[in-house]
Amino acid sequence: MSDNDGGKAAAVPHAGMKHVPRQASRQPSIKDIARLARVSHPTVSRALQNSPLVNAETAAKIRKIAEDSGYRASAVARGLVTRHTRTIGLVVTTVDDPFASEVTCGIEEIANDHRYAVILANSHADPERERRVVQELAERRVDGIIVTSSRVGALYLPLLKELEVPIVLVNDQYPGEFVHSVMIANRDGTRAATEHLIELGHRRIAYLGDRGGYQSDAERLAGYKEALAAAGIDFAPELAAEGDGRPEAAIEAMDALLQLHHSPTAVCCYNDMTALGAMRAIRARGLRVPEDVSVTGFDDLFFAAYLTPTLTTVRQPMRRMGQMAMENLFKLMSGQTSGQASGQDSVVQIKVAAELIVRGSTGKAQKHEGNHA
Amino acid sequence: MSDNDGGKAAAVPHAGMKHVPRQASRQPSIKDIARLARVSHPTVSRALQNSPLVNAETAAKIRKIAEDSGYRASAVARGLVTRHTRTIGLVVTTVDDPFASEVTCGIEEIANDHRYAVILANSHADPERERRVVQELAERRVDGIIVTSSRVGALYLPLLKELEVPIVLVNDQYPGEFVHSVMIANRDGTRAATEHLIELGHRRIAYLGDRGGYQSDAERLAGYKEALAAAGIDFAPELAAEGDGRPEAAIEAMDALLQLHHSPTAVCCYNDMTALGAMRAIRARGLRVPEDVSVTGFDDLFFAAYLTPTLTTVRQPMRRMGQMAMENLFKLMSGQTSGQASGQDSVVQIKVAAELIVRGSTGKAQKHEGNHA
DNA sequence: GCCCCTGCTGCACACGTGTACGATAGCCAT
DNA sequence: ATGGCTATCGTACACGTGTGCAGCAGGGGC
Repeated sequence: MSDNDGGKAAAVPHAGMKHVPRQASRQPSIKDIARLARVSHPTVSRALQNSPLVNAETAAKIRKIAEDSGYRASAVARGLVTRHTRTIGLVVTTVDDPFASEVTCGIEEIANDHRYAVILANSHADPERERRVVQELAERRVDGIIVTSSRVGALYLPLLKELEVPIVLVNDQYPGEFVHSVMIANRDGTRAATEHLIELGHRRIAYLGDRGGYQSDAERLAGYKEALAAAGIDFAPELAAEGDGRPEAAIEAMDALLQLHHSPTAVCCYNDMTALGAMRAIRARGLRVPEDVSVTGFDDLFFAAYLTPTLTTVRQPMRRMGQMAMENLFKLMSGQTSGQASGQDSVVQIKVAAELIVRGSTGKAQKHEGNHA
Repeated sequence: MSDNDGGKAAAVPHAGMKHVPRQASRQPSIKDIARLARVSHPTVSRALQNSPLVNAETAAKIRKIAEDSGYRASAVARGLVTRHTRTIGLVVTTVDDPFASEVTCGIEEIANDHRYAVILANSHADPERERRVVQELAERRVDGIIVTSSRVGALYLPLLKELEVPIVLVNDQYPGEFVHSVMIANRDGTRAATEHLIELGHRRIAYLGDRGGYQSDAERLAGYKEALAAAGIDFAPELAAEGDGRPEAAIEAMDALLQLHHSPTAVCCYNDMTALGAMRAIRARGLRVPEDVSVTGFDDLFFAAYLTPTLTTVRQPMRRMGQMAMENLFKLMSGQTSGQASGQDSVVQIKVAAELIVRGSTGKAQKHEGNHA
């Protein structure tokens, strides 16, 4: 009786609303379909979920009607009752960073396979803003969160309890270890790159880092130092310079290195963007890569193989890392719904191997430069 | 057992003050706050919206309690009643395309300023998939949609009525014009680039396009032809080659051009990625850029200024275009809620000017090559 | 004493969907 | 004829929030 039919068209005497908004045919609801099919709305719901509880031909009829009327069940209403939104939040420093793009791509890929949506948010590497966007994601009741290059890291531990949302970190930049994370083997990477340079005869090797205070920078610097120590080369503090992970700042830093009385014959860069600037600075002084100065990068961004010379770098399987983060998040999410205890410690910290890709930007140290010491 | 025992408490008619289900501490709801503050839940709702309807100190007390208990209003429940989700959908071909990244960045920027969330979806330049993700976005009841490099374009016109969701296109790739779009002046861009080459004395100028069948490729080819015609140079079909917008395919296509009996002294590329491959192919044959062959790109991606030589290209203000698309989407969305008639034709098609950036990859045509004809 | 107005609050909805539970009809075994 | 089972389908919730409207206290004007 109180079917509460949306059919205001029916001449109900009490429809005395002034100015019936006419509402311009808004999206059909499940009740509209139910009315058209002359069934109750739960039957429609079940039919569209392919539930075995509804008669086969009834279900077919309902599906036909739903199809014809362009009905699409509201994910927001469904989310309200099922208590999960099939949505995850992704926090990156900024999307136009090639590293973040690649990771995002891997995440989106896996998420889409499972019909999950991805909400994108930029942190701009600002801890305050990172916290804010994570809160906003929680407000939207995402089922899980992935944060890349987090500046907050371990601070998520309390938040994790408060928000009740699984979180996976990719390349956490906060000193200390978080519960669930996917990280690249930073130290191994730069150690391999530096060893490669040493093997080529270099002794004066600079490290061009990132002044942002990232954990990855500290680890990469450590790997560089390890390789030096293993080869019996003293670490020279004046050869440790700092950019900001972008080419522009790297130009200045590299130029300063080249002005040193005893300038380096090789430079191990924090990442490929930094290497881009370093190479430019080297050329600006009329020097050649790799004949005068060898350069290594980190990441293996797509352009590394297309530079002149091609860039020797440490490959980071960025897309794969995104995929792994998403896969782990799925495990955590399913573990959370099925039972409290299960899946809690199934995945924790994953360390991905870094691979040195030798290309054209590194070469044998010049004799006279080596002796110059 | 079912963890849905929250219903039990509500079913009990006595306003149960004790035996709060405890419920494994799921997110607090507005009713929890109301109980703590000894008010009704609508009062909490109004207090948190800073409604002038609630007493100032009552509101302060409520906000205090909400703050302390870490309460965050559910955006999904709110979305259900208010009928808008403060969320927009963004469809790109693939996020790791630098062009898409930049546009995305501009969109996210503006969206975030207005506290809107962005759902990211990849179309992989597949029309079928593009339609699917747009449908899924509609299912999630996004307030608006932006599609970059759409393969479907004008087909959105009917969908627009069905979905009742404003759509803005960025660089629509479907022949024909859509209602709301932001596009770059493709023809002007390549015309300027080609004129620049002609001015440098080049006569044998190739066009290295994209076989994907994009509208932008057709327009850029047209601009190239226009410049040739204006200079009285016949268009040579064998000089129109095709890649796929990525460096790898461009290498092959460029190599074929260089093997022509009468090979070009300059090449106008569809985009910077194509130029990257073209330059590599040129060098692979022992030729120099720009001394032997001049190269122009399109987009002005971040690496263009860091290549060797630096790349002469047509700048596309990608981030700005993203911002414009988002700004227009906001106008459309507000126009839709406020009234049917308003804002309908406020914004339509915006054409953004392309700017030629002359750098090092273009130079004067060699005399002997010009005479080689 | 009555009325109206203002300031504040609670009641009762509504949003669109999912799901536990009851109801009905048909069928079969007893 | 009775009871029980199966196959369907409808009824009544619930999810968490926003909002129109009624209600209620207090104050001021008559």
